[in-house]
Amino acid sequence: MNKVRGRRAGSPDTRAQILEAARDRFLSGGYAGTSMRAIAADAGVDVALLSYHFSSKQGLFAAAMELPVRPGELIEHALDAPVEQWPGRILRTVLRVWDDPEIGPVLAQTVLVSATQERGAGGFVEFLETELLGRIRGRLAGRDADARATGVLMSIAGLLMARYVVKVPSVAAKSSEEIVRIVTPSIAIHLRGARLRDQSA
Amino acid sequence: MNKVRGRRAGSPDTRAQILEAARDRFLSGGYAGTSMRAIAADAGVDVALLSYHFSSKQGLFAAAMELPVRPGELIEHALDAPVEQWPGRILRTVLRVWDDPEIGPVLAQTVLVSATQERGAGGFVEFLETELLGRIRGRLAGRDADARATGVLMSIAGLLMARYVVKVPSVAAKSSEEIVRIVTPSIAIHLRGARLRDQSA
DNA sequence: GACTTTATTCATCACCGTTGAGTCTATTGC
DNA sequence: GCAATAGACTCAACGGTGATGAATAAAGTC
Repeated sequence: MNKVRGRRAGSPDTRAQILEAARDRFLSGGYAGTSMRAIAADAGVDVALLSYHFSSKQGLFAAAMELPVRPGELIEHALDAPVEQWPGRILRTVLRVWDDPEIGPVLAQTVLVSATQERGAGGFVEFLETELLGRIRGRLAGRDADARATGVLMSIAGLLMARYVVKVPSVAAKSSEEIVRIVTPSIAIHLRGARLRDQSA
Repeated sequence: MNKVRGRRAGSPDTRAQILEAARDRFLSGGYAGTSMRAIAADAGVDVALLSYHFSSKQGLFAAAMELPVRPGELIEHALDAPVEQWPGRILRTVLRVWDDPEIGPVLAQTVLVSATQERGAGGFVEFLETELLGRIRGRLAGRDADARATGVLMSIAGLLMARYVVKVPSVAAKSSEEIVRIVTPSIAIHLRGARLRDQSA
């Protein structure tokens, strides 16, 4: 802890140090389980500085959990193929991202915080509704597009929930290829016979 | 607030009043969002009394959220039928329970708390693993029993997650019969051609 | 009716997130 | 190259949190 008041000499990136400490703490201890004072101590900084830079604990959490990927774009890319390939492509994309030790835990924590606080940081609900469900529904043609998309959404949500958030042991223990094998039919059955909407519009 | 110290005259069921106040607060404000002091105030009681009766906030939460149903038994009953009927029976059971305004919100809160604290109150993980997955797997015969059961589990988990925990609008808005129609195939496909284990053992 | 057990309050603890005031350094304008 | 300003940082304090131990009063037991 620097005992001297006022701005520090040199231009040390204190902000980055705080973010790093926050990340570690939030990932290992959860949101409620980590105190700003603990983060501040790790970063060698006064607590008040965290509020100064990020204005609140929520703000700090959001900043520390910022993702190196745009999930919406990944989904978009996975859907750039014939419907028949969607299940495999979606699943492999999702698993690759969530199994990444740099990303998966961050997403899992974000989901929890987002579900816990009614107006969640990051808005996981909005992601599911807009980025995932909306995109799938938007590409499908026909009366049953909504039902199909909803089915796909729930299949993916179940995988994520069981494997990464609640961490059911027998699901978390399986290899990603085994998961692909198991979940593929759940998704595929909703897309059977589906036709894509005309893209020329 | 009773100002006089010591045991109260008569034998008022203060414990029950506390539980009622706790239930209301926890359901409307979430776990982190409700303070023991608020509950105590609602119940017209000193905070310390909550710790006395339930030893901790977690203990109070667990006591207040105790369920009027044994989910394990319901699952058991749903599975007492030919495999072909499982999807419909499981889904209708699950939806009936979770759509009940007295039960669903309690379960949703419990899931969240259970996922947030590593050793969760009530142990939702254990429920999924033992009561649900274990029971299904136990009744199925054949090499792929484990994969089948896991597939069923994830389908149900996805439904619960999307509809009741994260509350994705387009999923939560649908009628329960519509949900049944959408999710049934996801579950059925994992059970297609499955055979039950010999029960005579 | 004395004694023990149970239910209750009060005072206090350490910790929490946030805020305002004060202090020092870096940057900008001349 | 110096003065003014803006930015980064600490300190002290606030009200709120869950928990605990001591004091007190009623209920239960013999």
